[in-house]
Amino acid sequence: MKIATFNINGIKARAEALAGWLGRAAPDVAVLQEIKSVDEAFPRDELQALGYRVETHGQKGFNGVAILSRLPLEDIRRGLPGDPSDDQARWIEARVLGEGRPVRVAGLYLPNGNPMPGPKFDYKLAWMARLRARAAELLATEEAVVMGGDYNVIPEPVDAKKPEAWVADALYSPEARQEFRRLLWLGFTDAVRQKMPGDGVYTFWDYQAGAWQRNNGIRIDHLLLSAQAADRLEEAGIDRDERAGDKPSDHVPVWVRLRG
DNA sequence: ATGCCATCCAATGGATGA
Repeated sequence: MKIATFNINGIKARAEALAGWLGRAAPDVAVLQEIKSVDEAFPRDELQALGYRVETHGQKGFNGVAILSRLPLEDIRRGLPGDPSDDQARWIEARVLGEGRPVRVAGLYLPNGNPMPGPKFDYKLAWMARLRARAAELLATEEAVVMGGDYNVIPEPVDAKKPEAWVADALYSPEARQEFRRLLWLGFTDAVRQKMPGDGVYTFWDYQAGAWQRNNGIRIDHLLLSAQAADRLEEAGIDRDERAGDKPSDHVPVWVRLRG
């Protein structure tokens, strides 16, 4: 089962690039972030024509997440638990029924948190605490769990071309990095780091200042696997060529292939 | 780097992003 995450930075602007990538990469499941669309405006029919079931959790203008799946889905849940007053669309999850054992797939768009300090940074840390609580619940189910998405966290210096440029940024803040490590301490495996050790492994390049041409990237899109999923981890990859296409997102797809 | 570019909503600019 191939499971991918892709921050598409707007479904209206990315419909063609997304369809092209789905054709080339052929993921069984793709979680999308920053669809920047309400559910009613999401191009459901076009994606269904490509063979995908479509589940969205959108909002007007910003944020918004979705799950595309060629495999049946059940127990679909929208919104990260823990704060009924939070109306930002950043979390969706479902159980994917494959040929073998099912996989619980969650798609997340973690808050950016800038500027720091400030209310947006506080929201990021509070959201990460809620994420940790939900992650612990998912582990307790003893299902294979894959939490994929734009975490907006640069975990380690090796995950940035120029880590010194990020020291005052919420993506690289000690607090956010500690919260990310806490997810690992719960027992999750960072699939890309597991399969692609070393430097130069990035998932985002800014549109500005020739960041792509200079390979001035950062690794902020992650796939975290429970032990039951990590045991089945066959391969992980980053489709960095998508950044060089026409009208690209500033993020590229990241994926894992699980046995069974 | 002080948002250099990009997207969306709405309206001839503002908010947001990382």
